[in-house]
Amino acid sequence: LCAMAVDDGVREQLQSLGSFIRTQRKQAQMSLRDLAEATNVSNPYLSQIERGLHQPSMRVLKSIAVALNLSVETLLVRSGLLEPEDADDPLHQPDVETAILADERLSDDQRASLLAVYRSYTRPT
Amino acid sequence: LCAMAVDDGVREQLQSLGSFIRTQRKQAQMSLRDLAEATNVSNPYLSQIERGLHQPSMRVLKSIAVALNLSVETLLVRSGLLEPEDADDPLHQPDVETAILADERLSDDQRASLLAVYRSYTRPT
DNA sequence: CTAGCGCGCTAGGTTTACTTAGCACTGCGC
DNA sequence: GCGCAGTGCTAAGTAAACCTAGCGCGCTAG
Repeated sequence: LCAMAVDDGVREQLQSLGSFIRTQRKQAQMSLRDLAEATNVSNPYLSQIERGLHQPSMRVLKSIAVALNLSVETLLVRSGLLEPEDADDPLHQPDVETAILADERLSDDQRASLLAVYRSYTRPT
Repeated sequence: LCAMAVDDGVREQLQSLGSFIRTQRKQAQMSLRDLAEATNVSNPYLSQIERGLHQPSMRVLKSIAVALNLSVETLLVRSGLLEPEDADDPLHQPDVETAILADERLSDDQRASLLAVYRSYTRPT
C-alpha cells in the first residue's frame, strides 16, 4: 500500500548488509552451502540475503553472526537497526589504530605496515 | 522438520519480550491502537507480540522501541538476540578484528584485505 | 570431448509475519 | 433501559520470510 520514502534507505541498508556478509563469508573461505550448513539456513536464501533481496529475521541474523565469528552488533549496525555510536553504550567504541598498537602479538614492523595500510584507506587522496 | 530443543528457550524469550513491551506500553499510558498508530504496525499484531505468539521482525522491533522511548538494545536483549552487557568479553575475538569490522569508513574490500594482512601476521601457517 | 563436482542462482511451494474486518466486553452519558 | 466510544482479542486473508528441487556455469579429470 503505502510505499514510504523510508524504503529507499532500507534497500540500501539491505544491500550494505548483504555485501558485507558476502565479503565476510568469502574471507572465511566458505561457500554458500558451507554457511548454510553452519547456520541451518538454506543456501538459496543466504544468496538472496547477500544480494539484498530480503530482510533476514533476527534468528537468521544471529546464526550468521555466530557462523562467521562476528558480533551480532556489527550485523545489526549494518542492517540499520543499531546506530554505530549509541548513546547508552559509551565504552564500546573500538578504534582500529589503538587496537593495532595494543596488540602484543604484532612486531613493530608489522604494526607499522598495518597502520600504514589502514591510514592509506581512511585518509585518501 | 527438526523441532529443536532450542525452541523452548525461544518461546520463553518471546514471552519475556512481550510482557516487557506490554508493561512499558501501559506505563506510557498507551492503548494498543495508540501504539499501533505510533509504530505503523497493526494493533492485533502488537497484541500477539505482547502475548509472545510471534517473533517480530527487526523493523517492527525498532519502531516499537522508538515509539516507547526505549533503547533498541533493551528489546534485543529481551528477545534473546543480544547478551545483557558484555563490557569485557574475554573469549571473543581479538580487538583488532572487531575494530576493523566495526569501522564504518572502510569499504568491504578494504576490510577484507586489512583482515587478511592482520591474520597473516597473527596466525602464520 | 564429456562426465562429474562444486559453485551461485532461479522457480515454486510452505511457513510465518503482518493486515483488515469485526467480535465481545467494559465503562460512560443519556 | 439504550447507545457508543474505548479497550483487547479473534478470524481470515495478504505479503514476505524461508525451504526444496533443480538449472547452468566453470572447473579438473579421465
